[in-house]
Amino acid sequence: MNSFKEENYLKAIYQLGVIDKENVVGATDLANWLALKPPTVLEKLNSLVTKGLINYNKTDGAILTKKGYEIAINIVRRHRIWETYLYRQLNFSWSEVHEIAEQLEHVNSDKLIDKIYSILGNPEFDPHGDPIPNKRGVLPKSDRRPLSRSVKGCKCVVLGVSHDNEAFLNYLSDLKIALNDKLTVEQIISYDESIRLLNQKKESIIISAKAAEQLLVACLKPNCECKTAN
Amino acid sequence: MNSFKEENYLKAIYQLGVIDKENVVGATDLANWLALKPPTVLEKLNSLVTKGLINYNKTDGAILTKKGYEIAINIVRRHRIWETYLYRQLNFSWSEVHEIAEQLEHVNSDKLIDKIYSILGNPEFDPHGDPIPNKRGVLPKSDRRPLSRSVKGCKCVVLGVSHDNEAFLNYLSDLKIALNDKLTVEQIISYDESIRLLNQKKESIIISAKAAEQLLVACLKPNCECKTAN
DNA sequence: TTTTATTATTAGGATACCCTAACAATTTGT
DNA sequence: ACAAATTGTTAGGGTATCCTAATAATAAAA
Repeated sequence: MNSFKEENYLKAIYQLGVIDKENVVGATDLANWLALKPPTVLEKLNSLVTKGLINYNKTDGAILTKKGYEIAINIVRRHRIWETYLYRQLNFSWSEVHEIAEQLEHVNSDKLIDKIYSILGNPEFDPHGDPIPNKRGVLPKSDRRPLSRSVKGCKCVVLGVSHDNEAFLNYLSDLKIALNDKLTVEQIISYDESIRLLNQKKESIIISAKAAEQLLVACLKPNCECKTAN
Repeated sequence: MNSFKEENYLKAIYQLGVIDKENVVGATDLANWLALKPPTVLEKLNSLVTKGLINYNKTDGAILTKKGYEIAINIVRRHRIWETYLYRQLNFSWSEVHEIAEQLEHVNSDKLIDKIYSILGNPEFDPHGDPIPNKRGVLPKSDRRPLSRSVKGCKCVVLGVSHDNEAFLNYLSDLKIALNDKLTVEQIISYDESIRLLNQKKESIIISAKAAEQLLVACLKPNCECKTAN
């Protein structure tokens, strides 16, 4: 909890690095992201360099070292696990979970995180569909993603569910959705974010937004728009 | 989460005030309690005075104002609710809960606390038998206490349970313990902290440590040692 | 290519927290 | 009552964060 600030810097560097894959993470970007001024950020960046948590220079910007990455990915992990816990176990809405998780992610207890992660059934994605790194900091394979992150027209294959849950598996079998089924997204109903699908027998299936978050798929078309849309 | 330090000072002033009812809460006491040096504490005390959260002078020491008390009791409330949640819902042991609750108590979300408090069934005491202030900061009536806080020989009357829980009520009826029963503590079994009681019919009852925490009683003897022992 | 706009960086200052050293004020014990 | 021990306070520093203002370095645009 003392490393609050430091953790937030490392997380920000990680996040900006992911968003801006080609671009460098500069001091000004970070300052805007963290609602601080460039000199403040620069000062901290220098101290992070001294601690061996990042490398920094004008041309490449800030890049996490192995040590810095491990801290950053762990904060991301905690954040996404708490978001999932708040959403699924404590009935918070999507819009509420982020702010509370911003605080909870800094609570330093591996045992606590392990416990709630296990209660949730070791999910691979949080309620927003973002991947949850495992304990070793490894993200679930990236072309595997929740169905909820689809665009209209996408043809995809069912690869699994985001976490263990018998009720959900029963729901799927009621909808006649099984592993390796190939589905086409016919319509995304904006009212409640539910999705209308077509299965291989050309049958129409409507799946709820909640279920779509838990159902993991992969696009079948090589250049599917889903990849660029998310 | 920014008021981390401030919250800890106010909590400490509250706690030392409770422990040392007749004595003043001096700068040195606080420094020892918080593992800081007196000048550091004094500096902060002055700032708390400026903010109107405490009154302070050499002879009376630090005394919380209404505003300061409200913050302090709220932190105590959060701490005890989290301890209870960690113990009961996440299966942490007594010895583990305190340290984690020290961090969680500073997470600022009334909705989160309300939620877990309600999931727990609005308990009046935490796993250590400490009273949980209600939302308005009022502590449960103090002569009502968990049976677990008894000394050998104590004669007491059953007043209720610390929180709603059907399984527990069934357990009590199995043991033939009912509201307003008068019980005598015959023995506290040090091995597992379970308690051997005698009811009015001179029947011997053994109650587990866990149940003893949830069963609320009041001493019948005016000068019962329970009061001074806790 | 030169002017303009955008970063990066340095200088200097403010506040929050913590500390040691030195001294003042109070108790305490005898 | 008076020396000894225990607080309370002031003075003076140190580090971490954060800021504004000014300057250097770069990139973008005309």
